[in-house]
Amino acid sequence: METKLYQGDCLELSKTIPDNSIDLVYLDPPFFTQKVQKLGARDRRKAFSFSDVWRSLDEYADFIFLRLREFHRVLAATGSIFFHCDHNASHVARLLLDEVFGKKMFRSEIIWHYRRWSNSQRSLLPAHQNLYFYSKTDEYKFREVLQEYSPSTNVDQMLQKRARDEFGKSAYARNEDGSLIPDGYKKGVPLSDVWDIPFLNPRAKERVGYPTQKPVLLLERIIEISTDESDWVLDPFCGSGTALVASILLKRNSIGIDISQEAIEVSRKRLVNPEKTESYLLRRGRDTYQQADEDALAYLKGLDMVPVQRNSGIDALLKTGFQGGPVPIRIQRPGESLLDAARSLYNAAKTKNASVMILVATETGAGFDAASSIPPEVFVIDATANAIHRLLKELEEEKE
Amino acid sequence: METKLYQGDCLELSKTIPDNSIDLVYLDPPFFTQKVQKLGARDRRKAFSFSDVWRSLDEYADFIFLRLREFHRVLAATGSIFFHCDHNASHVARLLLDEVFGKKMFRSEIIWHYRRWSNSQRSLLPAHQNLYFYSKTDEYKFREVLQEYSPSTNVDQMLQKRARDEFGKSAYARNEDGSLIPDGYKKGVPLSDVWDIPFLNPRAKERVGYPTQKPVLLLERIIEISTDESDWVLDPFCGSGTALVASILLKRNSIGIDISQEAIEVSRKRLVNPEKTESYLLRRGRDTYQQADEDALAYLKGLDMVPVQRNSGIDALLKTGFQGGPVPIRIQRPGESLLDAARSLYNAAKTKNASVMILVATETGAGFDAASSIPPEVFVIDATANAIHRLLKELEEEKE
DNA sequence: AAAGTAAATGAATCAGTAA
DNA sequence: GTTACTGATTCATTTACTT
Repeated sequence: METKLYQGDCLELSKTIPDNSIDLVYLDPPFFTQKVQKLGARDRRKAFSFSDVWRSLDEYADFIFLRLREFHRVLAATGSIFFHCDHNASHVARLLLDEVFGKKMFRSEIIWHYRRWSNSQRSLLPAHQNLYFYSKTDEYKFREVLQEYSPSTNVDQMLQKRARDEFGKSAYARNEDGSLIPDGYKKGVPLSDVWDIPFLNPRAKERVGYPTQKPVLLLERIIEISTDESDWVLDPFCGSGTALVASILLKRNSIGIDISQEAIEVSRKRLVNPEKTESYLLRRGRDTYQQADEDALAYLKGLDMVPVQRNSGIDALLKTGFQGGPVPIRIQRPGESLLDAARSLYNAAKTKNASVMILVATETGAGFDAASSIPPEVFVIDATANAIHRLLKELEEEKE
Repeated sequence: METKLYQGDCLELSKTIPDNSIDLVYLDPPFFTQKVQKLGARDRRKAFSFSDVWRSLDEYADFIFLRLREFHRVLAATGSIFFHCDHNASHVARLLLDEVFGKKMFRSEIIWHYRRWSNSQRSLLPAHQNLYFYSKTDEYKFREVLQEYSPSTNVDQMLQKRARDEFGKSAYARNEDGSLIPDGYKKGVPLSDVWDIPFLNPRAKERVGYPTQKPVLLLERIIEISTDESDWVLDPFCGSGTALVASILLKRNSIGIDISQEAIEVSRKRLVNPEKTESYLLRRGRDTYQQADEDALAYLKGLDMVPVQRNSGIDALLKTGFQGGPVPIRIQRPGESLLDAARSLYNAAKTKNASVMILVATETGAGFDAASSIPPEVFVIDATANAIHRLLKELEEEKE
């Protein structure tokens, strides 16, 4: 396996790469932020024409266009290109790719979706970037990647064969007597074009101090669907070298180019020991954080609260707070004693400056008898069902 | 509230709309594709095709450009436009919007993400569409919508204030004694630009046989973030009228235009009873299947009861009964007064030999003040949320 | 009791935004 | 520009649970 690194302009350097020798080009050029000139007021009445816009698209388009032509040349007939950009450049990227590769070679617009911080209140929180996937010809490589079925999928859907009905519509295949024809278990659903991959966190070890660094997992997925082992990957704006790391991990050859000497040095250091951070979130999935179980929260229907996931003692916080402090809420678990629940709540909330903590009692029986040893900050509230039982019990006793 | 429907070319018809009179334009023009759209499952024999007029990109761009200028004119200074398209037209849409509204008026690229079935093996499964959100000026309306915190967010993040330490670094704010300074009120996080909304289930009631029909929830979200009540919404390619339905549900005025007589008729029928059929997925999340009309019964979580289906006064019966008679239960409905709810329960249950009837109070506010006129058989129980509010109110008063 | 593991949670950072 | 504020994530540390 080879990994080559060059410092310089990728336009010049890619000219030294032979025709049809590369299987995948991944490019993540600097984001486009320049202004595009508008048509003058006198042109307003004119019909819109692309040539006008084209002319007004400045050096950025030019810059990319020249390089795309080289990348097209070096790609093998079975090769693909993935163009990474954000909303500033996405339309420019599309136009240029259509121009150089051809409209019909468009394969997918991939949305890389992540969650991120920000206090934006006058706009939606940006939480995605775009990748355009084009192939050089119709003979492009595409390695099938399957994902798990969605949890709401019907078992029949996974098991049954399809056929066409008399109008050409797809339907479950049936025998003459109308019974369904089962099929073997299918392996999963095809990978969708929206990829939920966590943004590389500022604290991640994987970070090498390069601000635009991409997660290795994103690059691995791109390489997996479009290449085979020992194929050649080219990243002409390689930055901190994530594509090269992913290539090494997946046993692909790779060429990285960057204009910045610093980027090359960062990459070179990183390639000595190519690593992928196996963060908890990536390894185990988002669901593992979901510990505030739906079941418990259901008791709080109609309450204006925020569920709390990462704390074993607190299930939710009241949105309004109380006298400047938060109001933590806990639901008694099945089988858990009221006293245990109260202690667990108290311990989790005591450092949070809460003057009122609320415990919702869900278990009938024992009830408030243990009340004496419950900390004074903890107020016990009956769940509706419990309140009903208590009422009936009281009525019963009254009668006696 | 007004809802107007016109059949004709939106270019001509929008010329009759006064300047600055519209608050939101939502447009979902026929997708730019060579394929002819076919009618859905409802009636396969009837051919339903958008006139496949656009033979070249320029022609399509011209068509849209002329209309966008009109939409820009009719928009108020605080108004916004949402342009719905898929990957075939997204770059064209961006260029035209940049041209007509200005590059700086770009607000967001919204990704509508959905899951659906396909057997595509040579490509990624298309699972999103794009919406471009532009405003007419910088004074655009934007109504804050909040979502829940990500599961990986910890309580301290939600609760604690920040400050700068002596080196100017951000840190949690502390008192002199080292204790943390809390911040009780937290509302949630800003809405992101990737919206996970299920594709309209082919079986949903909402479906009226129009191939490109959008979920009402998608349109509701667009209308909510960009308009206030009684604002004007314009949908110049209204199709089956989803934007109009959402406008009615959210108490906005609206104008729908479509070139097809059939679309206008479909819309007109639909507007008679604008109904929102929420899919299973939306109501309860992806992993739970839930019976219909569970909304009220959710308050009774943990109670051993039988739901009552065909009785407007009684929601459930306690399985155990009380002193030989049944125990009917009713949940107070949103907006319903406690007294009304009590009467409705009493009337429904008086012939059922019940000595105890239970009314669950879900609305905060008025409370038990009307208790005097409630029949003695009816016992009012606070829903958990209500009990919590009552407790906090009492604590507040104690302190005074 | 001591040691080793797993889980809980506190601290820190930012191709974030807003005024 | 400059400064203040945000929350998703992950690292580091503490606490809790096993042997």
